[in-house]
Amino acid sequence: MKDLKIFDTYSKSLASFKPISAPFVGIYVCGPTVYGNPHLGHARGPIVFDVLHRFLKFCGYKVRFVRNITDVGHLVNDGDEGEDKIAKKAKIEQLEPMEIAQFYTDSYHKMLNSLNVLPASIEPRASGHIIEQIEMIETIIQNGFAYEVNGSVYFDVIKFSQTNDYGRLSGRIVEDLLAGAGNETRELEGQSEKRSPNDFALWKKAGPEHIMQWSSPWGKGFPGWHIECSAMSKKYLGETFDIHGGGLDLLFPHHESEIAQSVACSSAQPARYWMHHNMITVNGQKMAKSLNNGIAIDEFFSGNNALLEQAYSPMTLKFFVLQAHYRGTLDFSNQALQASEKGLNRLLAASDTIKQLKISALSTIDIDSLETKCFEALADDLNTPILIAHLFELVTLINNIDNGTQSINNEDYIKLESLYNSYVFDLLGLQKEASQGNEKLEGVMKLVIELRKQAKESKNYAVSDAIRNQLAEIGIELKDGKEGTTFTF
RNA sequence: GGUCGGAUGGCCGAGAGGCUAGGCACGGGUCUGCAAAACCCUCUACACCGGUUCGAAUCCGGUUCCGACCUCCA
Repeated sequence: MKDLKIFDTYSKSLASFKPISAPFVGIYVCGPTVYGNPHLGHARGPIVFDVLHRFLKFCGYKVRFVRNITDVGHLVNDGDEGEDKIAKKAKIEQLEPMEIAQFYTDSYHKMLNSLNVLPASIEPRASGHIIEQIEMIETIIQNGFAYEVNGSVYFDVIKFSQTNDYGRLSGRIVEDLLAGAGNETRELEGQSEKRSPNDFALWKKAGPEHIMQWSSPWGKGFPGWHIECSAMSKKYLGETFDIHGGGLDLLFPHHESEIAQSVACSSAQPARYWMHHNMITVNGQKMAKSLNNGIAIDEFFSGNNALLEQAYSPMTLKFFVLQAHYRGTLDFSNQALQASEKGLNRLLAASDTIKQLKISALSTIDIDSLETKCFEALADDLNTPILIAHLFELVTLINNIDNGTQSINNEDYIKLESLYNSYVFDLLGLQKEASQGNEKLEGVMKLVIELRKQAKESKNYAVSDAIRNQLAEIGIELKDGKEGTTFTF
């Protein structure tokens, strides 16, 4: 078996994955800020890194997968004195901040469940790690890379960059950042307190209007934008761990700052490999809360959004995401979603066909080379679209065996079934949608189908067609197949 | 303004110096009382202009257009 290659954003190159201490692998992925309903864009990271998670397990690694929940700390950017995002929403809705965080954490989990994403090994909350964050800030101050002003603590970017290459991850040059060329769009709050405009907050002093605040050596306040990930990844994965993942939009300043904080604290690079997935776009533009073009996940399931022509199932969304490589942008459209829906149905229908295949004395197929191609597709920087292309070759093969164009022997049959199940269900994490019916309805439909069959057999097509048409009117479609009639909603 | 990335057939999307994915739609067929469904087969595209090369969608230069980051963001 060949090794896994992943594109490392830090070195900007394809790198062979070598764990720090095999068979253990530590992964940290930036999770959501729980102050809004998850939209399609929020689904991409979990889906992509879930395939990574599953693939590493498939390769025999023991994976600790950490995905945080940010329930504190990010600043609202509308000029009103840097109020905590969650606290801001709480005021509007007159709810406890933690109530909001809990509500949206739950809805995030619902999304993950519906998408059949494996649970994280640890899902730490920022609010539960204030002490760790404070300790880390203190160490950074002791090491001389941060300073306190009026109850706030800032990271000293200039000092840090004298001995470290701040900006390496995101391809930025400190001098350019300091020059701030052309970027005079907005005065950041607290700018006057900073020694340099690029210094970022590790700890912010809280005014009385801040609902979420904690005691610290510098007074009442709340943690800065980036420190939680540094503190929690260090706590659960160590000073240096294997893979850090997140969205491309977090590259700067979030991940750049994480590196700076970790290095300033421990003199160690936090992650060996950095992976960033690209954005989902709508009409070519990033789907983002601030652009108000996000389509909420539950709107996809209900079809209740002006941009949607119909409802789409969770697996359709997942398959849609997996049909594009994670490092490219993926443009949303109804046509594309509908294509994914039909393709997925064909892919999944093959699992039933496999069960009814006839075993022959000899095989006309080469299952081993297909297996190799599937593995190599994933090993090549998680190339799920190539994997899916190979799986569709497998589907055609299965169907051709079924219709007698090709044949398979017992040994190959076992391999084929295992190949299909491993890649479709275990690695991509697809699943068949639960049937919408219930036992009583199934019984009624069985009866109706039997009556129609009798009508057809006595050539009473007026009756059989009436049954079919009237069922169609209430949204139940009958399909006459070789093995009898089935129905779908 | 700075930095980075992208333009692929009707649509979505891989790939990548010669072997030219895959899905969906279209078309042809099998099946069927009819229809639908299902299944099979088919469909040769890489923004524009130059250059390098025996050969470029793929490399180089230029042009046009689009996007991302630089500010919270998956």
